[in-house]
Amino acid sequence: MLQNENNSPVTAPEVLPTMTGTQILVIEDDPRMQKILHRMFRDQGYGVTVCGDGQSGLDSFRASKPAAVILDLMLPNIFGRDVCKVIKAEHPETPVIVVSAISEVADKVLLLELGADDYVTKPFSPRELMARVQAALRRRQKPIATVTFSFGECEIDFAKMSARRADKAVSLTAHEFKLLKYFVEHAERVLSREELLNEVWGYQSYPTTRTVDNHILKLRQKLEPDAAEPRYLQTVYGAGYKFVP
Amino acid sequence: MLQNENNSPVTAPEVLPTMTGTQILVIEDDPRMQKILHRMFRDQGYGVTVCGDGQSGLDSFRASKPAAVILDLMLPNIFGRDVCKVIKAEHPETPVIVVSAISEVADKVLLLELGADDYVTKPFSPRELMARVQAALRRRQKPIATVTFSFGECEIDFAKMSARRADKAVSLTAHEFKLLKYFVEHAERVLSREELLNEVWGYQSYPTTRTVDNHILKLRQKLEPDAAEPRYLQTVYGAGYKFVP
DNA sequence: GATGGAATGACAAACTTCTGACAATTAGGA
DNA sequence: TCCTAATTGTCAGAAGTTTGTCATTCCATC
Repeated sequence: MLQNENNSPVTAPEVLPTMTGTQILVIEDDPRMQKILHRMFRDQGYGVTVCGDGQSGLDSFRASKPAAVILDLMLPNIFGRDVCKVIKAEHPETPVIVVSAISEVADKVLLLELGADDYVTKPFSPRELMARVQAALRRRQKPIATVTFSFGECEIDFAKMSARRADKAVSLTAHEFKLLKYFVEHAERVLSREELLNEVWGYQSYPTTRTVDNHILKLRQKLEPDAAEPRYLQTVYGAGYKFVP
Repeated sequence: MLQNENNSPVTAPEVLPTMTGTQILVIEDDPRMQKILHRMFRDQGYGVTVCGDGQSGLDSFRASKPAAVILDLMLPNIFGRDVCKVIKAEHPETPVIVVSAISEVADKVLLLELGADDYVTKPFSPRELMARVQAALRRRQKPIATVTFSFGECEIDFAKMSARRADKAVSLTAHEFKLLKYFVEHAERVLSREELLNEVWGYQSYPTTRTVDNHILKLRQKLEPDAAEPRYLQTVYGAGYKFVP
C-alpha cells in the first residue's frame, strides 16, 4: 500500500492513508531502516510519515505537526543536528528522539544540547526505541493528560480522532477536531475568532471570521444536545466563543 | 473596529497591569516598509516606535521597553543579528519577530539560534506578521490563566468574561467588561469621560459623553448593591468617575 | 467527473450601543 | 436659604453590530 513495503527509498513525505492515531515522523535515509521503523510504529497503532532527507522532513513536520520525531543524524542535504534545532525551535514540545551510531559520551552531550529528548544508538532493539518514544510522549502529555475527554454525553478521543455522543459514533473532520481540541485545551476562556484562526487554522490561510462561525455551527450540530441552545460551545457576544464542559 | 480585539483589554484575556496601548518597536531601514508597518500596527491599536537603524533601535528598546520587537535583518551600522542577540540577552522575555528575505533553512536555523521568536520572510502578508506578533504576545502571558478580581460581593473573571455578584451570575457585555477592566486597572484614580472614551472605546469611534454615563449606569445596576447609592463606581462631579474597591 | 470538506456571501435574527430628551442633582453665588 | 447654571441619572426607542444559518462556490482527492 505504500512504497516502504518494498525496499525503494522514500525521499518525499509519505503520509499513510490511515490517518487515525498519533502521528510519528521518521526522518531517515537508509531504506532498510525506513522499512523497519515504519512497520514497527504502524504495528503499534501509530500513524507514520517517513522522509528520506532533512528538508522534506522539515516540510513534513510543519505540515503535519507530528506527536514525535524519530531522527537519524546521518542525513544528506541538511545536517541532522540542524533539523533537530529547527524542530525544537519551532515546536519545543514535540519530542525528538535521535537515532545514531554515536557512542561517544561527548557527542551524546552535544546531542542533548541540540534539544533532543532522547537518543538511541545503533544497533538498537526496536523495543528500546519504542519504549523511549512512548516515554517521551507520556512526558509531553500535559495539555490533555488523558487522550480522551468527556463532557455531557460526548466522549472525544483525540488520539484516535474519534468522537461519540450518547454512545453513538459521530464523525468530525480534521478541522473540527483541531478546533474542538483548542477549545478543550483552553476551556472556560473566551477565545476570539482571530485567536482561533491563528492557532487552529495557522498562518498560511486567512479565511474570513465567518469560517469560524460555520465550524462552530457544525460542532454544535454534532455534539450539542440542542444545537439551537448551545450549552458547551457558548457564544460570547462581541468577543468570541468559549467552551464550558 | 473589530480585530483589534486582540490587544484591547477584555476580548483577549489579558494580564491586568498596564493595558493601555501595547508598545511595538519596529527596526527597519526601508522607508516604505517603515510606513507600512507603522500604519498596520497603529491601526490595530498598538503604540508604534520606528527606528531606521540598529543603534537607534537598541537605544529605543532600552528606553521604552516595548512589548515586542519587529526586526528587519538587513540593517546598516550594526547587523540585525547582533541587534537581536543584544535584545535577547538584555531582555529575553521580549518577543522578537524577524522580517527578512531569507528562505534558506540553514539561515533560519541561524536565525533561531540568535534567539528570535519567530520569523516572516519577505514578501509577507501584513496579516501573517500581525498574526505572529499576536501569537507571540499571547504566548508570553499564558502563565496567568485566570485573572479574577473581587470587590464587595462581586467577583470578576476577565479571562472567562464572567461576573458574579453575591454568587449569582451577572452577564456583562463586551464593552461593559472593557470599561470595568479599565476601572479595575486604575482603581482609586479619577477618570474623565474623555479618557475613558479614548482608552476603552478607542480612537476610531467618537460617541458622546452620554454614552459613558449610560455604561456606568448599567454597571452600577448590575454590580452595585444599591445602584442609586453607588459605592464602588463613584461619580466625581465635574471630573468623571472613580472606582473604589 | 464525483465526492466531501472548507470557505464565502447573503440575509434574517439577536443583541448591543448610541442618542436625545427630560428629570434629578450638585455647586456656587446672591 | 434660595436660585441658577451646569452636570449627571435615567429611559426608551433608533441605529448599528454581531451572530446564526443556509445555499453556493471553491478546492482537492479519489
